[in-house]
Amino acid sequence: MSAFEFQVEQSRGRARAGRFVTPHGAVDTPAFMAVGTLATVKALDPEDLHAMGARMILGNAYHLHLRPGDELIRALGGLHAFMGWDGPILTDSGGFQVFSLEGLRTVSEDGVEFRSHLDGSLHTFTPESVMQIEHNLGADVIMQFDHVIPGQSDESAAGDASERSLRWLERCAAAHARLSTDDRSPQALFPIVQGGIHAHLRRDAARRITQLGDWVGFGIGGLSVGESKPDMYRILEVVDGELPEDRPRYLMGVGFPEDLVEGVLRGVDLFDCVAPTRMGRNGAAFTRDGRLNIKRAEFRTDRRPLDEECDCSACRRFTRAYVRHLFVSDEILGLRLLSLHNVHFLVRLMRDARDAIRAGTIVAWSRDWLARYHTRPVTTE
RNA sequence: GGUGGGGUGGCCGAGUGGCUAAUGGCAGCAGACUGUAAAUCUGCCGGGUUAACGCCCUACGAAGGUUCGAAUCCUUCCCCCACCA
Repeated sequence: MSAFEFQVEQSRGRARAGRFVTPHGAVDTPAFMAVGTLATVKALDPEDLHAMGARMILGNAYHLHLRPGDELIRALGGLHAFMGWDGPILTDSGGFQVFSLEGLRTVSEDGVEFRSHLDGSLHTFTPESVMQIEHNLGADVIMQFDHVIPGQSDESAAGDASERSLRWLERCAAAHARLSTDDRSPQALFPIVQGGIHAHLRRDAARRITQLGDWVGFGIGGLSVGESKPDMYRILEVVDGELPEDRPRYLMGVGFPEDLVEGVLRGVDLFDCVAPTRMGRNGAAFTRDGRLNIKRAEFRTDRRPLDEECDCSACRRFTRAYVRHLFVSDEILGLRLLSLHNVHFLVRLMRDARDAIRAGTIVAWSRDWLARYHTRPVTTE
């Protein structure tokens, strides 16, 4: 019997409601995973996450390797014990940092040399070393080391990065197999489909990855990195058609509420994004009608909660006027409340989508949802 | 009473003849953020008018003066601070 299972319980069109079982518990899908890069979902306590129904969260191999060190985390019992989170964890490999820390790194066939953003020291990441790091961290799902490039990259660059990611996948798989012989909690290695906004590259990558092994699940990477939304949605449809239907698909780094809904409609089961926490720290709150900048003067006397339809602990207790005051006064509770609310918003959004899939109303539900949600900041007037 | 220092846009604070509607910072007003180098970054920020360029008005304690031209130089006055009587 495998430590990992995925069951599609119901599907409507491409949208699926499922259940992903990991050694640290099950995740009902579609689901949003909060990002906890440095072994913490910024401003939130694991108890907050549990209370709002978040089931799976992320960590990051690059960041945790640099600080505090994956060896230390391993010595302290692994990432779950270290950060006090007993639910499923997924670690990203550092592939995204190849993109986000462009300028601090050089890519070669062997791997990537990073100039540490902390102290300038040199660190070499290879598929093998990344597997060792992720093994030390001990997450349930570990992502392959991949090569992420900007979304608008041309076919040649996207093809090169995709090919390199494929070669690195084989090395990751071999290293993972070598490392998985001890009696520790099993880990599932997810491959990542790359290929930019070029349909045939994506199709080719998905097919070759699928032939390369019997994967527990699949990452879809290289999206939400500067390409247009239509391109992103189009590529999702291409990839959806190529991946086995009985495995979870994880759309990496996405996203905004509207992108989650669009992703669900295109067969995505798992999402993650820094948006709810980062935007929360920067004063933006998701609401059913769209994004709201709580620092705006118009909310100075607003007695309503952030979102009148939200049942999160921030919305149950505090007014916009109060949260605005916290932000204007640089009080840390403000960051915390908006982070809490935003993560809750996405977790619940996926729960609602799941219910709609099971009820067979996902098409109408998503149409109504998208029609009401504004992608521009909302104001009262 | 004497000596010295100082009064700059909502606040703090640069600027000592033209490039100054006036550096910075704060406050204020808006915007951005998608596998987190982010509690970060960007724009606006005297008034009027303009879609914008621009144009007009007001402005560096007050009044007068020198000068083609003054926040910057001179005179007088007002106020603040320090020290001495």
